[in-house]
Amino acid sequence: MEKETANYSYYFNTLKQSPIFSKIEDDVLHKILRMFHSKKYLKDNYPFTSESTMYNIYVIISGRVEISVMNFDTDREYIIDILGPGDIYDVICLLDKKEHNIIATALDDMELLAAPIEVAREWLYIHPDFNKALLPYLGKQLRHFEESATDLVLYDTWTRLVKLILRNTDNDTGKLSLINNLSHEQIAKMIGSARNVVNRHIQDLKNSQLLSVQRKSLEINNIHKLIEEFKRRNPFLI
Amino acid sequence: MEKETANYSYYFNTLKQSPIFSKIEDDVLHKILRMFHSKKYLKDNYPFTSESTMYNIYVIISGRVEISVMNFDTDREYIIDILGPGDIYDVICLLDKKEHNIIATALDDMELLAAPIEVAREWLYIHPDFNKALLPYLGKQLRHFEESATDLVLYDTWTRLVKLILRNTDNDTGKLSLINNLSHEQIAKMIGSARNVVNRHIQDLKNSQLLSVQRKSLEINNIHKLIEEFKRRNPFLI
DNA sequence: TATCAACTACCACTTAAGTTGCATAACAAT
DNA sequence: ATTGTTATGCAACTTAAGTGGTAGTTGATA
Repeated sequence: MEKETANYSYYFNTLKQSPIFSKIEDDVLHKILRMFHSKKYLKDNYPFTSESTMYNIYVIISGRVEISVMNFDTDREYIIDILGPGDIYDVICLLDKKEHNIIATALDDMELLAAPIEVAREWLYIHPDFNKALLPYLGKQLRHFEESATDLVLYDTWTRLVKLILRNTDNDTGKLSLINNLSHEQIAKMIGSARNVVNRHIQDLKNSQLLSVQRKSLEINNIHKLIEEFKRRNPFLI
Repeated sequence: MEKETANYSYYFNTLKQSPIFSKIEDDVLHKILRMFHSKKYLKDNYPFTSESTMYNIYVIISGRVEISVMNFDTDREYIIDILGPGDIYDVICLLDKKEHNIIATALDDMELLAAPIEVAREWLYIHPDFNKALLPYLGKQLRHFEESATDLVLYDTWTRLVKLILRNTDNDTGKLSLINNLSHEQIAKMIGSARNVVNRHIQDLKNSQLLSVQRKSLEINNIHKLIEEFKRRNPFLI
């Protein structure tokens, strides 16, 4: 991307807000940004695929992407992650050269940056800043997937649902962040459950006045009471 | 560790076999190895803990460790990984400084090397070889945990069990490698199921002459027939 | 070689959670 | 406004898989 491009400074500033790029020196970040070009996708489109992530790395500027995997025998789907502004994809393909079987769907209209993955692999060695910034992100991803697997084995659907809600509640605003504007079906696919089960639990939470429910949106009424109920069900879980 | 230590060259050669350390130049590897000291643990002991992995990094020389997480409300346990010679622990704690709640149990008598984790963090920057070698290992870990979570959501217990068996069958010898000498209970905890369920499936596989079963050991009779049965149950899964 | 603990096989039983179906409600598009 | 589409609520039903118990085996160890 040329520095003269209309949105260049917009992209630059967005990256400066991102946890991955924020700590990179400006001159290095300029070098990195110059290798990207921008793309736009409308909601419900597929901004990248199992194939494209073999050859390109993407940085999300605005909007969210749902990353999911399918079992085509049972039509079951599992949403493994929802990425938002500042996130990189696919970090796994950056580290090795195998295919990664996923389906990426835009949850909103979105804008992203793409660069050849081979170029990004070089950054790891020629820009120590980039390398240094990426490592904690890898740690975060590792913890995320380990926790997902752990939760599926150790906790029931109610607990997984409430964990999801609590984890995505913005401490400042009290609103749900990344998982807002999702249907019960999508929420079910995130916690490895079924639409109906999620609906049952949400009704229960509504009836106990812990949640306010509107179409495609949840709001916690009283976070302390919700946590209390959570602890009542899982006393040993901190 | 001093170069003159009795087992120094044994450790050095073991590291040279490991996927992580094998591609590191000898002189760098010597520098790294000098920061380690060796420890021995008997089967069923705890070679490291949630606390100790905050301050030390470990490399396994011989024997296996089972890494698990507990739900103390239900007494359910999930074995998230089994590590063997050449593996590093804890890679997550190397990348960030949060605690990692796990229980590590020696499955065999074992020998390992320990070094201060802060020192290992420096290697990432002062030894590009180490950094370069670690990245694919992180990719492997990421894929491992993502696959674990995915399998739990998308596939039933039979499929998860057979995937575990197939994944751990040595292509050369046809024998099970890391998961050998485990009880049904441990196998159940690895696939997020119950001892009884695993037993049922193993009996079925034995009765269809796909497996030979002995106390704490499984052997595949005919891998082609097993894969055939696997495909019959999961036609779309490659 | 006797004792004990751990592992395995095989029951019968329970249940959380998945499945199906449909009616109503909300929203989106024209 | 009308129509079509998607989301939600709710109830009846099914089932995979978990629970609990017991008896028999095996292997370790005293």
